[in-house]
Amino acid sequence: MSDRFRDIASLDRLVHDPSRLAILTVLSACREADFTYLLNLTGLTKGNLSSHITKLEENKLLSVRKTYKLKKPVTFVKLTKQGRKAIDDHWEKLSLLKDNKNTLV
Amino acid sequence: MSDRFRDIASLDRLVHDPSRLAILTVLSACREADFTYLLNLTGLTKGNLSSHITKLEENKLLSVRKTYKLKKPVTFVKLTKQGRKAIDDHWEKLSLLKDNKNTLV
DNA sequence: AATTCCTAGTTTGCAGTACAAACCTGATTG
DNA sequence: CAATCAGGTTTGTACTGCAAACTAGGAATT
Repeated sequence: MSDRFRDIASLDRLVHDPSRLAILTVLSACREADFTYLLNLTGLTKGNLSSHITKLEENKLLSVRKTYKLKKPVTFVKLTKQGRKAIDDHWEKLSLLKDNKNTLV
Repeated sequence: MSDRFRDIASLDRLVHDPSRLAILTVLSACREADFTYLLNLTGLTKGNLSSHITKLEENKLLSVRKTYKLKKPVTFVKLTKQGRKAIDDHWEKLSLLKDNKNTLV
């Protein structure tokens, strides 16, 4: 028997959480993104986006680069190698779990 | 433009949470399941399983029937119609989101 | 018949988290 | 120079997920 349901129950909440899944998924489709862009695409509030970015950075799934553009602060964010693997693997895992979800035991 | 990233960010945590996703997915593959069976398949602790079941019941995604078998208490759990729709729709949504995840904007 | 153990759960306490509101900082505008 | 705006960060709170402790009844043990 496979442990498919245990696999579901043990999905990593750091990646699986809806807000962070959205952020990581945006980033997986582009080289890097700035704060405002992420804000628009994900629909999160600034506060939430900020804290999720911080959390993902602390866990080394993404890196942050702060700079200025036209005298305004801009925060660029991109996946680390580890982060790219995490999000790719996560979607892959979800896909496999979906395919098998109806097979009991 | 589609709101695919917003759709990810707004996934319902009641269903999306790993523990509950596992419980609901087991139940979607069988008519009903008892507590011990769910315990084995999901690998959750009794306390967590109990509180997740309570929460899902409060939200009408599943129904609980308590009875006795050989003088021992047995708790049977099954999806409500609403619960079945919720878990089916959730996996379907994840599947669609996965397919489109690389398409930006 | 008292004590311990097992099964089948529920309740409790705590630590962590997600969220929005409030706040901050520097540039721009009236 | 006061107000506003852009681009974020910090704070406060309410929730929640988890494991440990507890409950209840039957079975086995002494």
